[in-house]
Amino acid sequence: MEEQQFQQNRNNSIDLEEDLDKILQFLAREQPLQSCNPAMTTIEASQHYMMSSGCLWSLPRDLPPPPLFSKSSSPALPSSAHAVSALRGEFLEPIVSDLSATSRTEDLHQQEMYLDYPRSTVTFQQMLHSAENERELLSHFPQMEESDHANQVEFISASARFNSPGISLAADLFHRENSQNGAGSGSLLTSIFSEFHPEIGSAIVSPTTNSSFSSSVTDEAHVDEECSHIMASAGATGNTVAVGSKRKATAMASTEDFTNTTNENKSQEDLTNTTHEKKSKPAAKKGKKRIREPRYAIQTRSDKDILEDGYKWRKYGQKAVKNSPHPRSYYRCTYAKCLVKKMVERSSKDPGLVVTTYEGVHIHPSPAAVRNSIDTQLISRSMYSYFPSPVKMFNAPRSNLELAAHMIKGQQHHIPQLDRGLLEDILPSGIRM
DNA sequence: CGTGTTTGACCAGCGC
DNA sequence: GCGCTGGTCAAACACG
Repeated sequence: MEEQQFQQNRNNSIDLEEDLDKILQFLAREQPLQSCNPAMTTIEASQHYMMSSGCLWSLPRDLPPPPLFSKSSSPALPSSAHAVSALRGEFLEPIVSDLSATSRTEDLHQQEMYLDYPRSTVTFQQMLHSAENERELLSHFPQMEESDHANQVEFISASARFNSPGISLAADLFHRENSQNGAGSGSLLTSIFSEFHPEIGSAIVSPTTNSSFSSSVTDEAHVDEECSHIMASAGATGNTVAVGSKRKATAMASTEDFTNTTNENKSQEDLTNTTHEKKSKPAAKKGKKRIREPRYAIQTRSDKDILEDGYKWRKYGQKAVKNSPHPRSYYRCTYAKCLVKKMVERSSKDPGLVVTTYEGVHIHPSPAAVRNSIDTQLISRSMYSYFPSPVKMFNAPRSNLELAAHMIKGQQHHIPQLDRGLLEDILPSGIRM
């Protein structure tokens, strides 16, 4: 029974083992990624590609994010969106259930980007029995095959509303599309490793950059007011929500701080400052204007206040939030010298929503990722081992999307074994058949 | 005893 | 300058 469904699902999805290379080439051609974190494990990398190529979270360090998921933008990359949905269907949907998120992110250029990211509530089980829903869904989007990106946005959104997996449908679309296009020439992996590991990557594929970013993304995309409010308050003492030219100016400083000196310098500073004399801080610190790390919020629906995101946190404060019955909790990463912080609070308007605001960049892989990497290495030739076995490079930038992936991954308790027993591993015991 | 949480005090930034 | 507010500190406490 399970084996049957497993096969059925496989048939309805991209076979990553066979197709991933093609997919990545496809994505590289369509939407080259400018950043990738070499500290990622293979799993993280997979999710990175999956999510970033969906342009939901991709925040390249050196380039503004492409204007995807903005209805005002010219139709762009519908095919990669399909491909990504396919990947997402393969990687995430079986794992994630009942997770909806309206996500707001900011790139290092401080251009705000609001993303309506209604994670579908599709479970793996539902995905297996969704043909009817898909047909119904399709009937509402007769133009889906016209490569209209706005349609894709609507489609995914509607997928959630219909409680139907547009994901596997998108996989089919991608299959058709990809079979027509054939494999591309650029390898995303090659370019990535050329950048971070020249000894691995050979020829650098110079991808064309998408420079058509429009700052009007915010206006067009759906903005969750609550999240916006929280982010605004979160950045009240920093620059993160500044608008206009001032934002531009401060963005550069922020970027520099972020990429170069942040962690070590600040940790030293913190160590010396916090040992004694809380009341009279050293003049050096007093005179310095605090530079905030970039922040970004992830909004999820959950009963639990604390969502597992793969890292260990220590709570260091809690404050009552103005006009909200729910307090805000402050957490700090417990890893030595890692200065990443996060704030967690519930939406005042919708108590079911948990808004987690992250600040900073981890200087270490997540404990969960380390654990997973052990499993990863054991799964030869599985889709998780497509990428070279976990490559670590500390201090590499960690993307926002990766944290989102972590958060989503947190819904699973352990790494699924792909080679066999997929269902047993990825389905919560409650919905197994 | 080590680790993590609670909680009141304190500080810095901002707006008026 | 002053008050408000978000953010942080660190002693006290809880827990395994």
